[in-house]
Amino acid sequence: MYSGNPNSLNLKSDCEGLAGNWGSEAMSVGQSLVLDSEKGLVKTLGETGKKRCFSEAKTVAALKSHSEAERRRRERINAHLATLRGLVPGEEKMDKATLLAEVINQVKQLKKTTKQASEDLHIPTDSDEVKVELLDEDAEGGSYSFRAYICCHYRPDLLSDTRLCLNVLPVALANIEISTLEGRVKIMFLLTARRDKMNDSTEAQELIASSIHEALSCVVDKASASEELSQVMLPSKR
Amino acid sequence: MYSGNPNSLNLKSDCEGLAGNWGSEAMSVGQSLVLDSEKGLVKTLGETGKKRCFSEAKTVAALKSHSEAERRRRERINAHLATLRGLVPGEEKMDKATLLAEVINQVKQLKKTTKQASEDLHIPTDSDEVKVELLDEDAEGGSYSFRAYICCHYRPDLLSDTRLCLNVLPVALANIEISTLEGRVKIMFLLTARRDKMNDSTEAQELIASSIHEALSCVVDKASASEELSQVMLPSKR
DNA sequence: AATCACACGTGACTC
DNA sequence: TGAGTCACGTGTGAT
Repeated sequence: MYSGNPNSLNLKSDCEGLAGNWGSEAMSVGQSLVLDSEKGLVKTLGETGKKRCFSEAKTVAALKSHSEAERRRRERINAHLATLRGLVPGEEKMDKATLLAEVINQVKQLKKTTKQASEDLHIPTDSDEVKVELLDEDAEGGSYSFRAYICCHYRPDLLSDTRLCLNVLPVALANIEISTLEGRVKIMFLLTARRDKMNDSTEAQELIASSIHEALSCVVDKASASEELSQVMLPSKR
Repeated sequence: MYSGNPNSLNLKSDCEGLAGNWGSEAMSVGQSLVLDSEKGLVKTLGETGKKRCFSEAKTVAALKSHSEAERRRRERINAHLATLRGLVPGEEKMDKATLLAEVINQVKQLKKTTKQASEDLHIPTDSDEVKVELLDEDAEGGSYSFRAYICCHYRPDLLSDTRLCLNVLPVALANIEISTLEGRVKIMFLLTARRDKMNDSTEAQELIASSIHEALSCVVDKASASEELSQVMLPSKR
């Protein structure tokens, strides 16, 4: 806890009012500022010590309200900082700068995650889509992964057609997610490929990605009007 | 741009060193601090003006390095603040406090969204689950929604059983999402109910929610070893 | 002893 | 002009 005395003021108590800009080269006369530790104000005026300082009280009041305003501002900022401390995973004790850096990472990570999740499975769109991307997030182990999805009208042999096409590629199906809405279907595939000396290059990975894209496009382009699944799961209005 | 003179120093140039804590009630002698506007230092010592100030240069250097360190700290913090300004949606010009408040909202919102999305469809878990919740987010129109999901082993008649159960309830199936992994399946339902004088009460909504839960639990509890879908989509290792 | 991090009061600037 | 924001230098406790 800070132990300073918040009621002590550093006062500019000369009679020049607020016009004096000490600290800059404009002040050439022997002005001096006196800091009073207690209740009385000690004045050391440069030359005219006898002049009536009528605006002294005004200056004191202005300075006081100023410092109080600044104090409130700091309190507001620190309150927000404290709230952020509670929102980031780390410990309670954290540098202000480190905390902000942590918040930045958190926001970036969350944004990436939500963006990913929103296109992950969402509802199917009205237009046919095929997308394939290399997942770089877990570039550790002996394999790498692709995330792909297609969006098209549902037809009964869509799934088996898709499997057929993917079987000819050197990838394994790790996970699949299906979402349907009003006769349309969106299927997300998580595909993994073993990393070895033959394919551990950017070119090889991009080749596989484009192969996946081509295979899936092939499936999507085979249009069909069948809506068997949607008939089962999404009957007409009751 | 700040136009103050960064080279002006407020120096405590009496020979008491750094021990004096002016501003607190501990200082009772007539000490005073003098601010020098230019290069020379003006000393107004309380009582011993003749004492040699041998450590003056040291003090100046220490103070200088101190202020420089503080300056670096401020720059670090402000750099992070600037980064955050680029991450929040609002305009570039923003109060420091307002910016932090905005960041807090952003983080909270993103956290809620990702939490929702992660339990939305994710991969199926190893244990059977049934969950139903009332969606309060869009409490506007003439209807309200439930989000429900089940997680269990897949069996061929799981979907039709589920539809059968839900059909007896006064809800419409707005969307369904299915994800499968290794023979297990997770199905998410978005269910809507018309809002009318009969059910526009918390009790009625909770009654519907518990009815949905019971119906889905009934389906999940009907265990089966069949894995037809996973045989189609997730063959054994190639 | 030297460094770090924080809170404070203050001058400049803006509305 | 008065209220608010910012950067700065400084006092102070902790490490």
